[in-house]
Amino acid sequence: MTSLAATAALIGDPSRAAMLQALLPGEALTAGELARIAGIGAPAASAQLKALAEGGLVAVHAQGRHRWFRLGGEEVAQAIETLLGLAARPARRPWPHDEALRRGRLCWHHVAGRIGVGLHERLTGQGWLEPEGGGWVVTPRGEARLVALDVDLAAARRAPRFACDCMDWSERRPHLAGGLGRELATLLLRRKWLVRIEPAATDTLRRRRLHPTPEGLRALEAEFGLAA
Amino acid sequence: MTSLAATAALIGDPSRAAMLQALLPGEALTAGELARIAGIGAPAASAQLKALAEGGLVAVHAQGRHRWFRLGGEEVAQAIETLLGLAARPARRPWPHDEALRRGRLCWHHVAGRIGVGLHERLTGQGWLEPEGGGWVVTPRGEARLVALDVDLAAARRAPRFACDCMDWSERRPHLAGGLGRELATLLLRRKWLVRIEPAATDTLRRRRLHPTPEGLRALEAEFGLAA
DNA sequence: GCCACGCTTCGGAAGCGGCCGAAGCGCCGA
DNA sequence: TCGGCGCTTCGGCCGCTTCCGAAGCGTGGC
Repeated sequence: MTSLAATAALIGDPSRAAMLQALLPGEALTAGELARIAGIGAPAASAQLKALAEGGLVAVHAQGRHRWFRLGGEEVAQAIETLLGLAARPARRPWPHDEALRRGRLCWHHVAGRIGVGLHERLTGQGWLEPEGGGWVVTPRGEARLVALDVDLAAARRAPRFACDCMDWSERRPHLAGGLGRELATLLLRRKWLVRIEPAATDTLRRRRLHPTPEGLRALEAEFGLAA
Repeated sequence: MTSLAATAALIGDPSRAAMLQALLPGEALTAGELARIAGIGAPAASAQLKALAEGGLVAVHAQGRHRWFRLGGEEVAQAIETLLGLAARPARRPWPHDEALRRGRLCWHHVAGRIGVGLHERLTGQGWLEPEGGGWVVTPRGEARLVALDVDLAAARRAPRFACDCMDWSERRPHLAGGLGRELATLLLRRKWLVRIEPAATDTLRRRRLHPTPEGLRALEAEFGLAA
């Protein structure tokens, strides 16, 4: 009953790893052959093979003056295969995000995720906002709609930046940031069109998701033309 | 594209292994939590986590002054699970032998495996041999049968030991050794009741198996009462 | 009975890797 | 704006592991 670290360390040495890979097809090899494969001398190979045998990674059978080594079983081959798969992956992986987190979350007080980029797209595409100086300003039509929704535009204008883009790391498109983004998020949460979901037990990152309520889905479609 | 050894070595350190096991459920933990779990200081933990991240075994996400770490994906968890399974096994495993090798093989010129111990059982159980001085001698009835089979008893008697037991390492019961054992094997091969099978490509240990021919199966049953 | 061969054990040297303490950087709250 | 906090980098020490050469042991062949 050895530990995870001890077992992995057995595979983690270049010489031993070369031996194990040579044994992966299932055939037995002698200590001398394995030494040659690993590129080390007979004494070193003997010590390494002893360690592998004590760890159960290889099985040994003495026959005359030869000692035959083979993998310690199906599970050993499987473990090595799995590790080879890991080793072959591109090293750097993007932070994996679960589906609920992709749908909606808070990003520095504004709505991010699919809902956030959807809002951004509708607000700009329907002429509520127009670009100016790297950010956005509200059009007369947009102001009327936002005021009707009870968005506190005065509070939004007191922020350092009124409205600007924030690249969404899960959608790779921008969502709305700045004071307007914060006020929009505040509104959606106050009206309970979106609710915070506590991280579940099966959860990964301890971030709350933003989940649309049934009423919220209807409202988002009615007010912004945002499809579910 | 790192190597098998490098990947395994990442898991092979006790501190890193403790961190990975803590991350196994899938939840994200901060660098500080992982340091406490691994029982090391913050600097050491930082270095270890950096190595794990560069190897793709964990993913990192900075949030405020915390850094959240989680496993680098499904495959990583799978690899660790597999290694844990390996680690939980009893360390020493017996040399695994394939079925064909268990059935029949040559052991120092005599027949070993299930066929060998079966022969031993029939020869002694049917009164062809009787014990004497730690070995076996032929009974009159046995001698008649063996001579009828064309076994060269004179040659068998010229051997240092006429008939004795040899513990069979796959069956854990004795098969027949000594001069009689050798002569019996010679007979069975000469009559092609058993044939040598060359090791196949999928083979493990490079030993030839002994395989009964259809005719051999009938003869072994008829002459010795040996069931297939 | 001797030598050749395969493998192991022993002893010593070198290198790698992990750990800590001190210092530095960035984020957060007052 | 300042201090606390989490985390990182740097420098240095220590221990473990790996390797080789020399010698020893058992097997197999002459």
